[in-house]
Amino acid sequence: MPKIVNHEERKALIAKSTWNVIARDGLEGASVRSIAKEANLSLGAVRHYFNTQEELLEFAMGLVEEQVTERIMEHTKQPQPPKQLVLNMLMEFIPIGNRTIEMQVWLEYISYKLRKKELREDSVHQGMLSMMTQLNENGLLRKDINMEEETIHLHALVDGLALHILMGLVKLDENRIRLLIERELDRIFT
Amino acid sequence: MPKIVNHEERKALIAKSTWNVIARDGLEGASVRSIAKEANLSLGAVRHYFNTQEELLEFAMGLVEEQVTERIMEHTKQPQPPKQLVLNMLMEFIPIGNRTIEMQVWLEYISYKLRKKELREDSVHQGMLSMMTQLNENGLLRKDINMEEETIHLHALVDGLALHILMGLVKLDENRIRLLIERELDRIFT
DNA sequence: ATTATTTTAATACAATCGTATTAAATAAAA
DNA sequence: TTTTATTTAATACGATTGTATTAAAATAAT
Repeated sequence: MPKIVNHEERKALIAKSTWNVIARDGLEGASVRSIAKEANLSLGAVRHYFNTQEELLEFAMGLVEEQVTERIMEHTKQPQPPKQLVLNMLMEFIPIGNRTIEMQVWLEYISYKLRKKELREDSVHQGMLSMMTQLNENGLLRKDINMEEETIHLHALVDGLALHILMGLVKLDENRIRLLIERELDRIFT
Repeated sequence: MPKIVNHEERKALIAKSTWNVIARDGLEGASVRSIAKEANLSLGAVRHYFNTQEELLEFAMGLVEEQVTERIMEHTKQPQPPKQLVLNMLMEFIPIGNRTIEMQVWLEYISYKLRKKELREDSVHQGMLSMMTQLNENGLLRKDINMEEETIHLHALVDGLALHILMGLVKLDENRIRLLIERELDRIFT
């Protein structure tokens, strides 16, 4: 008999307001009050959905990983040559347009989990490993390469590129970045 | 006629205490009070050397870049084959041992400057560019490579590796990391 | 229309924050 | 020893913080 409010949607809305606050004022500026203001909600309203600030921040930051993963998986629904598929998936890491805020929050997330010492696993890296394994099992990769090394190499390159683009060091347009990564894929694909 | 206290040394000591606080509690935990406590100084003492919290934080975070640059330049004093020199310099980016804290602070620094929109230049990347140019002028690089692309590629790889090592995703020991980067250098050296 | 339950709003509280002020302590120079 | 500039310590102020409490408002089911 309550006022009908979709719980999950509302939580996501608050989370995305949290992203904006974090991107603007950092984690130290992400007070419950400032987040409520950004979301156009009262302090009590926000607290109704999240019992503590920590719970809110972890939900908001965790949602980034979830959203990125989901977006990457979308590509598998569209039939395309394996190399193009991989390339399209990897391009999802590159912060362009809206995704800039996403990566800013992700950076804060890394720092946050690092000092909480809760950073031993990473679903994205796991996904990268299983993707490479699958490519290998399908005979799409060269036989003379060290799988572990190449996975590390590829992931490092993509994340490093993403970081430098975010920092504004690299001014290449989307297409040249694509070529840069494709060249790396050519090194390991048959 | 004052009590003799080396101003620069004292500021550096406070800065390094700031690093510890940032690595432990993040930028949001880096209050003037907590920094003073970490440095075994009074609140007033810290404020004597830094007029505002912002000034202190920027000094502390900026010192990281300074220190890394200095350490990298040390290698040029020791005569060694060009490729080995470059490799040794690049390895200074990899967070091993004490350098973990350094990179944690650097990450916060990136986020900080990013939201202050003061991140258009980076002395490290500039150094990378000039290093590559110099190698090329000495005829040590292959003629058929795109200099700009290779510089971006190499820097992204090293920083990506550094980030993933910090995150605990990559468990390779120092030697294997060295080999990974060396292999990349072999691709562009004559 | 009444009831039941969720959501919002208002207010309060103790703790901590950055900053400012002022006096005390310190130690080199006179 | 006295003088003097530097450094430290103590304290205070207003603002903001996370959290808690409580009552009001809103609305779907009865």
